[in-house]
Amino acid sequence: RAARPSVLSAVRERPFLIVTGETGSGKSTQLPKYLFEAGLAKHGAIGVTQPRRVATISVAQRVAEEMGCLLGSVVGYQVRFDDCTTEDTAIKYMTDGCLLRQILADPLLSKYSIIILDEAHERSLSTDILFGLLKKLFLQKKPPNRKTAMKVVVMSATLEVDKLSEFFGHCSVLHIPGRSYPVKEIYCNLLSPRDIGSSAYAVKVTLDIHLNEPEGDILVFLTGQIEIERACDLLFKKAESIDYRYEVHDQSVEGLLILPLYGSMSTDQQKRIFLPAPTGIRKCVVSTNIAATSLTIDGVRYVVDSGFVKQLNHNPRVGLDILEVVPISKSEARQRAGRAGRTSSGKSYRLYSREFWEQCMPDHTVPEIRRTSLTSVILTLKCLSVHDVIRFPYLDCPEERHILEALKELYQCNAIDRRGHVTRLGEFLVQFPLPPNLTCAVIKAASLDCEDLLLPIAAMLSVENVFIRPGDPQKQKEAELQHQELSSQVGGCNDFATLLNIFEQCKSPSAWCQKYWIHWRALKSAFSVEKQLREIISKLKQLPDFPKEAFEGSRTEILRRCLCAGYFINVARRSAARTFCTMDGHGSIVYIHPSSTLYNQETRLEWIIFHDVTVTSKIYVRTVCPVRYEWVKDLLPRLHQINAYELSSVAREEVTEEEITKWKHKEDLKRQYGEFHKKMERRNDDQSILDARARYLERKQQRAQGLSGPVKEIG
DNA sequence: GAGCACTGC
Repeated sequence: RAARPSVLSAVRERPFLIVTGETGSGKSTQLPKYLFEAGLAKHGAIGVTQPRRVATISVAQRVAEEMGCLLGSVVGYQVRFDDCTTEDTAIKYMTDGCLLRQILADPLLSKYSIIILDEAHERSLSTDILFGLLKKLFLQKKPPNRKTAMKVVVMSATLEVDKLSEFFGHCSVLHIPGRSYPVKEIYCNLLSPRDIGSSAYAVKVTLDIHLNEPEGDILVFLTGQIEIERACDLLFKKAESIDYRYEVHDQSVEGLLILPLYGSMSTDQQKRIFLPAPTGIRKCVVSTNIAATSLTIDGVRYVVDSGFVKQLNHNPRVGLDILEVVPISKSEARQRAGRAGRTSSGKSYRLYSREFWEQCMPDHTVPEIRRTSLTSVILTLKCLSVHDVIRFPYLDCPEERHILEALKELYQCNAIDRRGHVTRLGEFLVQFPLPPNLTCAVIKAASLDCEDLLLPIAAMLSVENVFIRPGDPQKQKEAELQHQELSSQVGGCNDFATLLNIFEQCKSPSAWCQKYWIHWRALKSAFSVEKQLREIISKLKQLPDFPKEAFEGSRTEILRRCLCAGYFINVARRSAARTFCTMDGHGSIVYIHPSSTLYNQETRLEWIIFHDVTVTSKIYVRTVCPVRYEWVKDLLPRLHQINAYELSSVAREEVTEEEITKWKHKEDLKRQYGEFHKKMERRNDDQSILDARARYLERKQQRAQGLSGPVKEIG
């Protein structure tokens, strides 16, 4: 409240303002209110973005309550599938991805007078793109249909503020002091380097806290479901054997309530962590990173931080995503520690040494824009007339080869032309909340008037895995048999068709889902996605230039041919008994994943297309479908027709055909001399896959050894 | 004969 006058004058004077403050300073709820009360929303709404849906809705609810109005009137929110706003909404909370969609429809954001980007320090992909777009929007002359110039406020935890301020033309920075409590940081003395971040060591430290520290709940951060469940089992066994009459120093703590927490748990199971523990019982939540930002648990006084996280990294050279266990950054460690200081002072136990902190942990997490495939993002930018996608004002530039790869893929699916301009198909593709290649298949189907085949598949592929895999081996077998049954009902040789079959058969959370071991929550969201996709496609089909084709063939053949239209980039040919070689220029050797219905049928196949790749003990392709050579042969040349550098030269600036020819000649020369370098680069990337594989095998071995590692006995 | 951290449109 004290900051109110300075916030108002800063926003009035300059186009950009940065506001920093720890969580709990109330900036998300209070600041938009101040701006509204000061009359700054007269010529357009105040839009506030958040990276997550749940946070968006709950902040909007709180502000509506505080202002004594109905949610959806003056204060409203918009997230995917849920628009709770009216014409009169003056303070509109929304997810950052939602605002990005709105920019596509209205590039000047003429409905808004102020845009507030909240949680900017999280550096979500959408927020990063919005940074650049809003900066560009300001640099343009004030458009005639805007009454006042756009104002932009960026709200962030205290983090890389100088960089952010410089990015927005050295704008002013206001700090709002928070009300969080001090958290003492404790580095653990390790018995051996293998202990760093291990579940076994986390269990030991947790029990030490439980037996020696005054009341207050414990939050343990581990990397994944398996690690969490193993730690919970061991904690339970150890905690059970404690004789509290002799062991506990603080008499008020008599037992330990152990609760696992990770994203794939059902919502009901997740809710348990919010219930307060019975008197005298200490709650201990063992969680993935989900508890670092997405879920807040009150009453935590002790954090146990493994120092690691599972991170999805994209490798553009081989075109693969690899899920890796990596050390967290220092700022992420501070974020985790902060979870102990929300209601009183707390302690954070770090399962690593000071030395590890200083030498192995980076200052900041690499932002998503530098770690992810950029195909959709680049298409969005191109559709917003950002032709030069390399020199777009990024707060952090993506690696050039990530951009090149994205351009190449967009060219391959005919979303952009040889000169890097968006095609009509590209304009269709950008409308969909799906990866462009999958959308190609959907559009192909719609042009044949049989989108009913592809929409459910597209929806199923964009939600979490619908197949349940229970931990118990007996049940696992049972589940596998049922999944096989679902596949053989539609011929047993096409994983995409199996997804369609599931979507069509199940319409309610009946016994059906239980019988077939299908995840109802995932299926339900697939229904919502399908509905949304259907709405988009029916709008597009009304356009006069939407493609129309005719084709005679069986249902399964049409389905497979539509899939080819999108997935010809992911085509592979059998090269040895059980291996396939991709045709995308990387020529990777891949295996069919054992979860596929085509696993063990490799010798009967020659050409296949697949949805995605996972690198674990081998390079596996998942969700597979056999195709005929005739269906892809006309499409294959497109994979090699163009050199990505050619597209990039176009990306840098507008060039003439003549210049392209010149450039191509240079490119030929470069290619001759570059062969050696390319080979080396290739080898390095192969090495990175081998490294990932070695790390995976090592982890697996550690897992197999179970908890035989050095666990110091308690008492 | 297999592993899936977390978001978002």
